[in-house]
Amino acid sequence: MGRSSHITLDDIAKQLNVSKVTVSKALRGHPDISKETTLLIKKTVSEMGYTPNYMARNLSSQRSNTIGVVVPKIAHFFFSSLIESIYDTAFHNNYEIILTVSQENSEREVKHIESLLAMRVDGLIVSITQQTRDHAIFEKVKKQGIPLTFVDRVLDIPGTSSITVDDRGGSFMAVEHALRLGYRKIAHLAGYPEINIGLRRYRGFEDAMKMHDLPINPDWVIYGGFDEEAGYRGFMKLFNSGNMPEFIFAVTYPVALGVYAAVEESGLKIPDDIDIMCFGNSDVNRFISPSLSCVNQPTDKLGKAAVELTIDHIKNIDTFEPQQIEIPTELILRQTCSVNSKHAYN
Amino acid sequence: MGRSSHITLDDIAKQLNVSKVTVSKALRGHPDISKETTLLIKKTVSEMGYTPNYMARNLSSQRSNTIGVVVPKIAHFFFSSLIESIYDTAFHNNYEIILTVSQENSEREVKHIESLLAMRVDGLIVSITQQTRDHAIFEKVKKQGIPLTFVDRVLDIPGTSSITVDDRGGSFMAVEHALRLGYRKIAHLAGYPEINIGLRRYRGFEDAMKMHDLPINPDWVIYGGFDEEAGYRGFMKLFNSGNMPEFIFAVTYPVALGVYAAVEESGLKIPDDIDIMCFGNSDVNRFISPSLSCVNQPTDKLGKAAVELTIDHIKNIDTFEPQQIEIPTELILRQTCSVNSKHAYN
DNA sequence: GTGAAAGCGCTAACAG
DNA sequence: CTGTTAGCGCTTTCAC
Repeated sequence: MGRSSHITLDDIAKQLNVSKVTVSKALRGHPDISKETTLLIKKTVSEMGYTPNYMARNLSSQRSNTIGVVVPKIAHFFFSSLIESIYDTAFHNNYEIILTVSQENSEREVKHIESLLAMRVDGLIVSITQQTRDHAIFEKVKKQGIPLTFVDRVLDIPGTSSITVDDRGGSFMAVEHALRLGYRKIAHLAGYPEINIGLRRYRGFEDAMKMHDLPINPDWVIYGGFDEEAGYRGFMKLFNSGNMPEFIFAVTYPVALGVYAAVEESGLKIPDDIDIMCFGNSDVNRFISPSLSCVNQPTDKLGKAAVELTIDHIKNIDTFEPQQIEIPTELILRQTCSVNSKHAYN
Repeated sequence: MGRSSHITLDDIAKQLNVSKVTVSKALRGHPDISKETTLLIKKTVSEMGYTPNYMARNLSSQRSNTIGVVVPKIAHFFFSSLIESIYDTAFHNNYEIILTVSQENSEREVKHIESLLAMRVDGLIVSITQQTRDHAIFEKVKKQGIPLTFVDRVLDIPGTSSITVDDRGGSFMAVEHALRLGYRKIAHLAGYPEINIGLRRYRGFEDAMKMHDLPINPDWVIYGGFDEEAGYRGFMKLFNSGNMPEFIFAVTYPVALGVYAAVEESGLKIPDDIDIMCFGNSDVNRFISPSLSCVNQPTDKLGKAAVELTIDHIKNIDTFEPQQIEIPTELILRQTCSVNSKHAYN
């Protein structure tokens, strides 16, 4: 197979007439070894171009200094920012990240988690797919004693931690804002109710409506997914129903983008004919026209919390108490759903 | 440390009164083992919740079935799509991916590659940072005999493969199109010339200008980076110079988005006052207003080619001939730079 | 301060 | 078809 015979600890030990233990210790800065020896060893190591073998190291030490991550998607602003934050935090804590992508496919999710377990990651950070229903794999993770932290799309499993944004509160703020502007006919493109973010964002919508004593029109709560397609179809359904709302609260920004496309096709205008706001910021919300107001999720905090919590769990495996952390959201107001909208304060 | 004592091959071998070799072989579908035994073993394995230890497996077999990937960024449409494609292709070829993110920082890039080498990946796919100048680490990779494939942002290193899009041809097409519409005063926000995509896209721009016997105004070729910030500052520089072009060719879509923001601030209008087109599609190009025409890079083909080429190299380590593959681009025409633009055919 | 011995969990060669 | 014997390259006791 043309195996490239790597340089090993032994090679450099022989070169220096010391034992490989000495080299190993020196490389890890073990206090056993004298300064001069350590220096000499490090010099030789870099001269000979030695690269330690993590496989061997991990096998021997029974730990990997690695956190496995499973996300449903990455070509999506929320997830790519989240992942960037995860990598960043891990990097600063000297942990490696092994990222896998389930592509919203729960079978693939299971396979990836098995791989990660097989790689003997020290901990796991998971954001589940839209179709994940079966908990079995997560029970397996728990049984193997691997710290597990869910992010954003979470499952309620005892012994695991979770980091979520305050979906319900964020939704509430958004719909509240629309109501204060004077809108009464509010529709919600709601994703899927089985997914926790779908349910929780719906609840926030519901809270706001209740607080204003407004009934919820079931025809105006439309499920169908979290992507552009869902937004497009959702709006078309509203449009064709002959009973249009004044305002749409979209469960994600891709759903909102889908609505933009559909509205354009329908010949209507945002925000005059139909106003909109969504949950989730992205790099483009400010560049689309009209610029899109939204509920912002601080992905940097999410990622940081997820990694730090997982590391905490790893390092204090016997005493760690799982935590459910909720990160607050904030409203970002732009051209849609603003005081300049047609219905404002009427 | 509260180590979770995992179940090993031996455990299940003892349970079944066979040797661990038998179990190992059965699990890998080795033809040595009879069907019944294999079935029995697999049953026991899943009953006992055994997860093979890849560390041990890889150490022993001297291969990892893993490809290391280094990208400069992921919260960017081009890279996140590329990565998705890489994961997808690897998945279908039964390879694992270990992704690392250099954050456009070349020191971090080096560290990540060292980690990947230490993990004994079978091959490496790299898209370099904007500041990568030093080749040393890549020479090290070569020296260790690890197949190396560059994607998009490439380095010319003998013995390595590269997958790029036809930057020059794509740029040429874009600028050509603008010229055909009647534009003559063409500016180019050009990224950095040291980065190959910067240089190549500039060349395409140059080709088109030359073909139409138009001189290139050096004041209208502005370097400064590949992000929104660069686009914003680039446009402001043009705007404040008092000598505005009619058309801007932006080296990336974030640069174009930066221009959109700056144009809005300046009080001008796209495409009437200034028209624009960019290299690189994204999920938002069609949703911004006016929708943004661009040169599309087929990220799915890029990722697929990169992975397949790398695997090919891994499997035929002695005979493999490095390849430089160039993937063609296509023009996507939307509202900017269209026949409806002010200058069209005048 | 340094090193010898043992073993992490698995696979590869070879015997039976 | 099944098992025995040797490692893979490193870290971990525990002597010296």
